[in-house]
Amino acid sequence: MNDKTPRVRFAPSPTGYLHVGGLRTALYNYLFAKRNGGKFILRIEDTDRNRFVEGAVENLIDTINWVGLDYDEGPNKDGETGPYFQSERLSIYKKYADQLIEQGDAYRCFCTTERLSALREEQQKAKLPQAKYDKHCLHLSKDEIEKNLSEGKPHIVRLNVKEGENVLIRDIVRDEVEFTREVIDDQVLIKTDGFPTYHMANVVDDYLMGITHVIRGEEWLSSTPKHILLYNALGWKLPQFAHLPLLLNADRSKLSKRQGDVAVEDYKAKGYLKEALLNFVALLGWSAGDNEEFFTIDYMIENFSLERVHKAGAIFNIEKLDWLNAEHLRTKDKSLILNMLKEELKVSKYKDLQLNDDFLLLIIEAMIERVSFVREFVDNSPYFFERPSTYDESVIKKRWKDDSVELLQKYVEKLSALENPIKEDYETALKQVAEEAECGAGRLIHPARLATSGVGIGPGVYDLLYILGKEEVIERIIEALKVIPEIKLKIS
RNA sequence: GGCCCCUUGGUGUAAUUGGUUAACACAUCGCCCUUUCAAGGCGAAGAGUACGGGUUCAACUCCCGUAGGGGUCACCA
Repeated sequence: MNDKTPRVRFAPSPTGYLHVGGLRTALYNYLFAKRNGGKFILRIEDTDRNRFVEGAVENLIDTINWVGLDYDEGPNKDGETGPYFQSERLSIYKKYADQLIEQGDAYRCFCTTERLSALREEQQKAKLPQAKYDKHCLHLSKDEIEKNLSEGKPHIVRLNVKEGENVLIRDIVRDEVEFTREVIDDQVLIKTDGFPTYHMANVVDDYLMGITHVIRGEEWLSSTPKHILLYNALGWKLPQFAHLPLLLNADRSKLSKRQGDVAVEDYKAKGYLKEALLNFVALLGWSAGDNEEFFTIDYMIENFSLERVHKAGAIFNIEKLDWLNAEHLRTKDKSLILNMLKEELKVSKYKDLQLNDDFLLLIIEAMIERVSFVREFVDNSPYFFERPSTYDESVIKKRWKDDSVELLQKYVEKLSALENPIKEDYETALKQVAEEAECGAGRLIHPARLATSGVGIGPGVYDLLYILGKEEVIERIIEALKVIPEIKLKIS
């Protein structure tokens, strides 16, 4: 382990899905590692067996793979510092806990949860500024401890916070933050079941894995003093800390499930590109300082620095994400979009249609500049894949005139005479009809769109007609001519 | 409540280690364009930097206070 090589880690606990806030933490760690030629490690913090969720780890790893944050060491990628599941490192934590007890920096505590909650209640009633463990078990005699142990009394191990000078956190994002020792509780290090708490496992693993920079969410800032005390007690050099601002709901509370989607997989399912998600989440708390907001992953790697990370929390505002998605979509290769479109179609009601690539490519060509999601190709433009079953009444009201039937009939005649029309032919023919009728092209364009698509919005009409093809266009118009006039009559 | 963090338009970010008419983007609104539009172009409105005091020739940038918001106070991470 070279001192010069930064080593960072993303250490999620497998709760069932990857939170977008976690995604950002992972991304910043990843960017920092890549920018500085370091290693990015994934460690699974599964020390709470009560919260075990079936399939959570797999899901987490799948999601990280999907967004493409390749880790150098972690599950399925052995480095020299594994295992990377904390549940597999129990003996390691025990060893250091024993050492701490030996040194007097930790002690066994046999207090029952009943006594603990009673104590807390008491302290609350007494209006003590803060509830803290009363160090009752620190003063147990050697004999008492031996007796308890031989009786097999369940116990935990606590950190022994002694009096002393203030604990100073040097943080890359927040500079210096100081805590007095009175404020630090005798934190539980090892639980009754022998599993370590976050604080213990985190410090031990970060040290053993050679972590040089601890980059994590701000919610950890107030427990960092405990971690520093642990490093000191074990005689270990402190890593650099960087506490990231939180992601917030629109009301500025911590981003939560209740107010929208927080799982990365939700955004994936909605059709967001990973590039857009990463870009968006990166922007929530960081910028390169050059007013640029469209980021590729390479741009981010090249420009990332923890010094430019913001201090204040950022509201997770979907509108900007949608815009970014559209922007990223447009930089995608057409063949990539074709594949995405095919995937979307597979899970749509059009899955049984035999659609060839050339046809889909034409649709992509016509739509790519005006949508934010590939999904919109399917969801918002069914007319590419099926004949209209209804016609938008508000469009009929506004665009269907007395001469629409006649004009469309003439247009059909003109089209029938054409052989293998190209896009321009649809336009020329339409303009000819308009000219002969001495009216504007719009008089024909709107009814033509309505008749062939059923709606009033979509790609350029000529694109639409060309994509549908001559036979289909004629049949759709003839069908529409039978239906629309009746509707018009009914609604006027 | 204790401790800690934060505070630039509605939102996300800028603002040469004090000197700008406080910039950009999203969203909003308007106009233009293709007689569609969700795209594009142009433009408008929107903050005087939470508030109040200092320091300074000069403060969004430094200091103090106040307010508001947030985080944390578990045998959860």
